[in-house]
Amino acid sequence: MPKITKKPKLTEEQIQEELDAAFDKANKKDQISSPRGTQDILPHDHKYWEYITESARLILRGWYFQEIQTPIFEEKKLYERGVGQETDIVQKEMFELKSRSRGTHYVLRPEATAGIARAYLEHGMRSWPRPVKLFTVGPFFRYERPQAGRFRQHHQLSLEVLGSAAPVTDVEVMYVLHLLFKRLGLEDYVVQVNSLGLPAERKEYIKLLKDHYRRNIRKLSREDKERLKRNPLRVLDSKDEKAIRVANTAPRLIDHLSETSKKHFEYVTNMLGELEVPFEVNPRLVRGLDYYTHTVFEFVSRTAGEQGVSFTSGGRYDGLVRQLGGRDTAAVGAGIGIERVVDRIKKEGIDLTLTDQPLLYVAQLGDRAKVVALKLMRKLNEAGIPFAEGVDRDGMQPQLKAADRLGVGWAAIIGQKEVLDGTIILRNMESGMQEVVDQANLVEELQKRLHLE
RNA sequence: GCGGCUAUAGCUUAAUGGUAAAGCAUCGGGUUGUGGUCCCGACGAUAAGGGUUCGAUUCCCUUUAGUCGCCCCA
Repeated sequence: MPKITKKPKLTEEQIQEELDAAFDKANKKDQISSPRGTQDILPHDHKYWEYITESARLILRGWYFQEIQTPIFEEKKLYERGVGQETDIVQKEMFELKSRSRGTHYVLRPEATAGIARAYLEHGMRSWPRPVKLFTVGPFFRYERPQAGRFRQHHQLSLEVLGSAAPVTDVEVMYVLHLLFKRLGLEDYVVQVNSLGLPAERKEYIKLLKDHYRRNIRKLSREDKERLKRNPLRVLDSKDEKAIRVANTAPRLIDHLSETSKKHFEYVTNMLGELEVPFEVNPRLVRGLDYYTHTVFEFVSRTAGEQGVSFTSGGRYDGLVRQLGGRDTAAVGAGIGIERVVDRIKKEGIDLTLTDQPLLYVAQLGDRAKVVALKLMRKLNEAGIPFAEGVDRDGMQPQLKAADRLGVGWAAIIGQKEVLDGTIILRNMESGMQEVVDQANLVEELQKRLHLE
């Protein structure tokens, strides 16, 4: 607070100033910012989003994936059943919404698969031509402290194929993703694959795994010992250096699968090879949830300094639909982390900053000219010519300055005289040459010049 | 939920226990309807709260936020 009393004889103006300052300060004190772990996607970045989602739509529609939208909140029960009530995810990492009458009841969706599986059941999609291939784009939420690549609100493009148990479907999903990333211009990545087999096989394997770790128990950190009890598979991808060494000598899940599961996995890896998808088997790639079966995969970066950073992950989840109360339904899915792909695109040096460049600046002088200018802008827009404009300004100089800063090639100038003549001045911003053309011919004249350029 | 680091204008940075500086960006002007260079001007900040001190943006504490990591990872 300003100390008004200290200074004698303030003029009213001064008092007003002091009050304004105090007001500003109070306002600043509780300045509103975006909620923790969320971010505004500014136009500059949004170009990358459009690039990704539009390319994806093009490819996915071509492969007859159909776009679907499910609500961004669902009944909490859906995830309790789908993900597992006792998991950390459900226990402490979801955004809960209080319903007025019944207390907490809804949650913001933490992932896409459960919602889509729910919709699959609710709308009887099992009677659609099989397999049912769907995709969705949108925000997902997790309640945790933000860190690199992990936000409270993030965005995914998620695809799911329901109703096919064939291993070739696993391959198809990875292949389409690979084609998409290639189309985006990404090169520096590899697909890591592994098989989790069937739950029963996994259970047997986990016994072996526990034995192995118990034999090496001294080498494990306290956290990993704890993990060994609660979530033994996850010890395999512990980041602790000693744990990694123990993991390297651990029995491999793929060596302890049934014959049919092994065949499934071999089929997948063979076919990935035939299709020239860059992949490697990572026996330490695991999932924390029970509904996964057979194939799991992640697209990870190979760029120096970011090796192993995953930007897309997926797998087969033959167990989920059943868990949600439906019949056994084989399914494969994957989620593309859009923020992470944007990051990859930038890191691989793909520059999109020049799209949306306006070709023309519309400058005007006077109210009559503003009307003419607005009508001309409508025509330009209909002709698909992107423009920038300064209808809100009055001087010529500021408008041309703006045109220059925007880097447009041409300016269209309309003043009093042109309004009376029905003409318009076309100025080439580089050479400074000007020509007078009829307003009626503006679009044609521009198209001529823009194409000649 | 836990821990490390950080916090000065829209952005990038400077400085000081004693009036907070600059570049970029934005807006305006440099005689009446014409940009780029140049010149002038305007706007604009010590995250919040408390403590130590004659005096704190600077030192200390708390909170908040950011960031990186742990747990977890859908």
